[in-house]
Amino acid sequence: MAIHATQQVAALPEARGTYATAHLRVVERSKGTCAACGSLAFCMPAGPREDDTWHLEELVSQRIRLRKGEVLMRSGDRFRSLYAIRTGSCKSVVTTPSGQQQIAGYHITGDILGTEAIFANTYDATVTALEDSEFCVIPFERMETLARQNGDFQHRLALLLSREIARERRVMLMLGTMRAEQRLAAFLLDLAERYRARGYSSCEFVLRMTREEIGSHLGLKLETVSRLFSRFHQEGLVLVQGRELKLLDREALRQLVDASVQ
Amino acid sequence: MAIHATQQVAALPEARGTYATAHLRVVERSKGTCAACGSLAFCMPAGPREDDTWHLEELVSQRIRLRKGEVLMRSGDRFRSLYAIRTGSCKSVVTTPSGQQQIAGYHITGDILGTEAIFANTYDATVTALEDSEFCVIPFERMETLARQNGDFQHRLALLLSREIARERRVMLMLGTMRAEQRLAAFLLDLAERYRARGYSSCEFVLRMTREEIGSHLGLKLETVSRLFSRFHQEGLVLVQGRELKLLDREALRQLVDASVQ
DNA sequence: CGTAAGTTTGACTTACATCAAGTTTTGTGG
DNA sequence: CCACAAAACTTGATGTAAGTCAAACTTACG
Repeated sequence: MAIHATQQVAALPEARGTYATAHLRVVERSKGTCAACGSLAFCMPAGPREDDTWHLEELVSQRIRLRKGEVLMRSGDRFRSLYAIRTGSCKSVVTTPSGQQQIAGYHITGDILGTEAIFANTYDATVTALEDSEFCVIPFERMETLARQNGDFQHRLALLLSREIARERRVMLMLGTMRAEQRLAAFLLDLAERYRARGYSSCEFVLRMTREEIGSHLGLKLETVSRLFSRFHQEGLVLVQGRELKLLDREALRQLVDASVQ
Repeated sequence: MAIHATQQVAALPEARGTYATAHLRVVERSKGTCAACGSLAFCMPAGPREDDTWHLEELVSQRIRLRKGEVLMRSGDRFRSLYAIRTGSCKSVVTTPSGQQQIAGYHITGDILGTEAIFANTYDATVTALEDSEFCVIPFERMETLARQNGDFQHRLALLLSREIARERRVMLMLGTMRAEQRLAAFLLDLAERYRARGYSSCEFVLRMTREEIGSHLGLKLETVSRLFSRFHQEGLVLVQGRELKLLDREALRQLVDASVQ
C-alpha cells in the first residue's frame, strides 16, 4: 500500500525569492495525470478505489505552478476551488482583527487547501509557496456534482473534511497544553510522519520555513525556536544544519512530547 | 431570519451532580420535531430550505436525555452518528498521549458533535453534559444516503463540516497568538455571539463550566481565569457573580481582543 | 562580492504558573 | 430546614518559562 514516488525535488526553475504579486502568477496546464501522482492517496483519503466509474483528473480543471514566495490564494478571495499540492510546500497565514499574523498551517505534497472556505464562501488564509510548487485546482462545484453521482466519492469528500477537523484539533491540543520544547518536538515528529506516509524519507528533510515562521506556527518566538534547535542538537536528538534536519533519536523526542508537564 | 426560540431553560428533573457511568445513560424517545426546534438553523447551516423533499427529523434516529455530568460519547468509541444539541450544553475533552486533558470545546444548543470522527471512525473526545441536556442522534449512514439523493442536503453537509474547520482555526489562532486577557475576552465575545445567533440573550448568560474548565479550554490555569474575571469586573467590562455573567462593555472587550500584543 | 535576510546567543524582563491560605458556594443527609 | 463536607473560587506571595532587546555571526542572492 506504500507509495513509491520518486523523491524528485522540484525540477523547476530557480526561485527568485521575491514576493510576487497576484498578476505575476505563473499559470499553465501541465500534463501529468492523477494516477501518476504519488500524492493521490493523500489528496483523496481512504486508499485506491475499487470501482472505476470516476477519475480524479476529471476534477482537476488546471494545474498551477508557483515560484517560491508567490501566492496561491488570499484571505478573503472568493471560494471556488480546493487546491491539492502536487509538488512542493506552502504556508497558510491567517490574520487576527488586530493585524497580527499566524502561520495556521505548513502544507506539503498531497495536502488539500481551502476546506475552511466552503462555509464562508471566502478563503480565510493567504497561502504562499515556500519553494517552487505545483498545485491542482479542483473546482468545488465539480466535486459536488461527482459526489451526487457517486456514493464512494461522496464518502471520500466527507473523510477529507473530517480529517482536516481532526488534524486541527490536534494542533489546538498542542497549542493549549504543551510547553515550547514539546511543541517543537511534536511538530518535527508530525512532519516526519507526514513525509513517511507519502513515501519520503522520514528522518531527513529540509524545513522550508524560517525560524520565525515555525515559531509563529507553534505560538513561539523565533529566538525560542532557535534555542530549542540548538538544545536538541546538543542533546543529540536531532542534527540541525540551518534548515536541513535529521532526526537522530525519535524515541527521545516522543518521550519529550508525552512527558506530562506535571 | 432571526429565530425566536422561547428561552426555556431545561425543564428537566434536577441534576444529581454525580458523574454517571455509561450504563446509567437515560435514553428515551422524545416527541418534538425539528421544525419546532429553535436550533434547526444551526444544526443544519444555510437557513431554511426551498425544497420540501426531505425532512431533518427523518434523520434523527432517537433523542437522548442526559443529566449533568453524564457522558454522551467517549474518546475511542466507534463512530456511527453525529449528535446535535437540542437543549443544554456540554464539554468535549481530549486527552494527550501523556494523559493530560484539555477542553477542546464548549458546546451549546444547536451545535453538532462528532464531525472529527468521520475520518478515523472513532470519536476523539469524551463529551459530558454540563447541565441536563437533550441530544438528537443522527446516524451518519442516513446522512450519506440522503446526501446521495439530494444535492441541497449534500451541500449542507459540506457546509457543516467546513464550518467546523473554520471554527477550529479561529480557536487555533486564539491559542497561538493571544495573551491571557485577550483569550478570555475573545471567549466571552464568541459565546455571546453564539447565544445571540440562537436568539438568546447575548449580554447575560450562565457559564456552565468551572474556572478550571474555562482555563483548560483557553490554555490557562484556573487562578489566571479567576484573576481575569475579577479584573474585568473591577474595570467595569463585565459583571461576574459566580457563574452568572453580564457583559457591560463589549466595545472595550473587543478592543482588548483587537489590541496588538506589540 | 556586498547587502539583506535569517540565525544564534547572551542578558534581562515579564506574563503566567505554582504554591498556599482563606472564603464562598453547592449538594447531601440528618 | 439546617449542618456539614466537598468542591469551587478568590487572592496574595513567589517562581520560572518564554518573551524582549541587543549584538554578532552566517547564509542566500542579485
